[in-house]
Amino acid sequence: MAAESFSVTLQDVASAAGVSTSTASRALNGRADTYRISPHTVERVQQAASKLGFQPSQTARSLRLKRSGLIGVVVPDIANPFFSAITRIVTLAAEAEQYSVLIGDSREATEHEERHLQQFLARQVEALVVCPVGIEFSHLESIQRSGLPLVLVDRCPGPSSLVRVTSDHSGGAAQAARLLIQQGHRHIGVLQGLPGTLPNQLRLEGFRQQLEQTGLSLPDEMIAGDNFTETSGYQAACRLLDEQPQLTALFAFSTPNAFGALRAARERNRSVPDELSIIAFDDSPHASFMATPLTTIAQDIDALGTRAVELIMNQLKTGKPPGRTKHQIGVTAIQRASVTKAKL
Amino acid sequence: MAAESFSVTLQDVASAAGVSTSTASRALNGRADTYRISPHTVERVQQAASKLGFQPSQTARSLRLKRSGLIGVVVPDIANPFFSAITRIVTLAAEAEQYSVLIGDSREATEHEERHLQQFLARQVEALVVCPVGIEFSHLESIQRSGLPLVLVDRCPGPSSLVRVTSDHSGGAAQAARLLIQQGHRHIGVLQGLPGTLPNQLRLEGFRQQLEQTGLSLPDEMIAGDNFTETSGYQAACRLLDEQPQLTALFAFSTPNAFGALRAARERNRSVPDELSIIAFDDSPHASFMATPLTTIAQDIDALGTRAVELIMNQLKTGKPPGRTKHQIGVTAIQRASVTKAKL
DNA sequence: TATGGTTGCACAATCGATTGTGCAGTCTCG
DNA sequence: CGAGACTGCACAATCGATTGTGCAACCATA
Repeated sequence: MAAESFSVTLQDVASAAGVSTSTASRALNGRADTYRISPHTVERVQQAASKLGFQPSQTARSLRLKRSGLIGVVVPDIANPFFSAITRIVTLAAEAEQYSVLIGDSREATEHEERHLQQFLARQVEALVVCPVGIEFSHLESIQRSGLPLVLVDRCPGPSSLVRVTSDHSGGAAQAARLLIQQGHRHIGVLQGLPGTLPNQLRLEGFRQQLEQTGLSLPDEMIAGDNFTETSGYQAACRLLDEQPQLTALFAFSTPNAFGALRAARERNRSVPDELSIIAFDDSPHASFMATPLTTIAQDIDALGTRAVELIMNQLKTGKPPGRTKHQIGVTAIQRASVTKAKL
Repeated sequence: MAAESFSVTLQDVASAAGVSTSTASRALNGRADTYRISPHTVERVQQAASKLGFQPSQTARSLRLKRSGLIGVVVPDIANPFFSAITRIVTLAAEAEQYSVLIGDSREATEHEERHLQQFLARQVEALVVCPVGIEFSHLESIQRSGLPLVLVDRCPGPSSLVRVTSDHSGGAAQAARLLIQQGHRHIGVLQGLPGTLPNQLRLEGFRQQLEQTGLSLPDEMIAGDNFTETSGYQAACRLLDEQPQLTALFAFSTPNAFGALRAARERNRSVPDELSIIAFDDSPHASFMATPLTTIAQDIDALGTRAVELIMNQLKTGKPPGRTKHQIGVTAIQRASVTKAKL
């Protein structure tokens, strides 16, 4: 029958139990033995506490203990299923360890990302999980140098001392290339995402290398698109379809990009996959219910999130940064219907 | 050139500037005028602060000011697009007003919901936005009574003094009924969500009433399902399709439910919509790319989130609870391909 | 009975920032 | 020249919890 837990202080509990705040504190924190508080007193204090509905002020505890019990999470867009899945994994793990989670949405802008991180630092977060916007990393490096546990997920720099978890973008792109080549495709267009980012670059390189190993090439005019959205995918696909008549397949760097391509193809009466094969990086739970179920290169979001959580929790427990900084998670090709043999 | 912002205290700044902490505090908080700090001193303090990279401890400020600058958000599942969309709207608005956001995932369990709320209260949050699990509300009522700004979204109790924002579930279900009836359907099954919750109940009632107004009825054996998941939708659809041969249409209470139904139908070679019409409550961005684009009753997530934010921010600014407690947002039917004329 | 060891708890400092009040020094004016 | 007003800042209390240390009261032992 907790009364208002609002503004019931340790002092109130102590008075109610007829003891000092120090005794009350120790009684409630299981320090009775080490500080020789009698069982009888402990009992009285606990009763008083529960009668008054005492909730210790985390604010005061944080100040005194220098432990905020807070973990910060910053992502470019919470509403994006990829990031909300990562967020969820981190959140559930944090809760299991009695941490609370601060969330920040950077709206794909490094500037906001930095602002959130500053805020979180001022709030004394004990660890940070960041899905960076992916252009600039210096602010993250200075945070890691300060000793605060920090793990990056997804769009990370290549060589770096930053602790980071990413999918095998290059390998995944190579898989996509092999899949298309096996089906006889020779003229393949790429619907890329945000050009400056590493995942984009790695996918591009992995794809190109695989093509070149097979004696094919990826000319610049076969690459279009400027970010991971449906709109970008649509516009890029329009350009490619209109300007490259010999094109028989598209590799979209995100499922939204692929949706855009689907729309563009539909408008042009190019049937998928009969006249145009499409493969997409990233999977979507809906991919299998689509008109032509998408063949995809799926990131293992669960593994990404779980690894990030492990790295963070380990640092939190041992106080030491992990030995390895770069953690790569494999991707898997999911063959559905959007890729078939090229018509010659 | 900020040095480690870690553990640079006001004290350090004050010493560096050769003043007391009180003066430093006032200089940095724009209280120079009211407390007669000379411009020269203010200048020195500010320089010292920026040279040291001073970041005031939010923890200490919170304790002293009794203003945590924190808003708590609790949802049943962050990875669910509906909730992540709401979360995003709230988060962006909070950031705009200089608040930070604590997020909690209740995993569809009132017990966890309560635990998070307790945690958040202990952290002195200044406001709460909760998408409740929807079975129990007493803990929420006691929070509202304590005067803390609280807004519920989605699964709310019917009559209640709780401030809440919900879609017009009953009206939406009635729309669904009219749509199906217009197409000649007479034997319609319902794939319901979590039975105890109000949205579920309201949809059921709205649907039933509309049927009855048309002289039809909704017998219990035409209702199946026990929550909003794909699995529940699948199993419920299996039962209905197997046991009710005269069935020509299904009303799914969620898009995952509808996906389950689609799977069940495919397994049974019942083509959608030719042999089975399906309409779903809730829309999905992917609905239009599906094999048979889903006809849906779409909630206006944006409006729900925005209204919630308005209500919270208003309470935060005026200190007064809103005049109206029940806020209802309209829904819109989106006709695509999954509903057609019933074959008699 | 004096000494020393326990037992059981209270006092007060502390975390870092904010704020009411007090106190020198300077200025003003009759 | 002295009283009062002003200027410019420091002192110390405060928010609520934790913790090192001190100190009575009690017990046992010689």
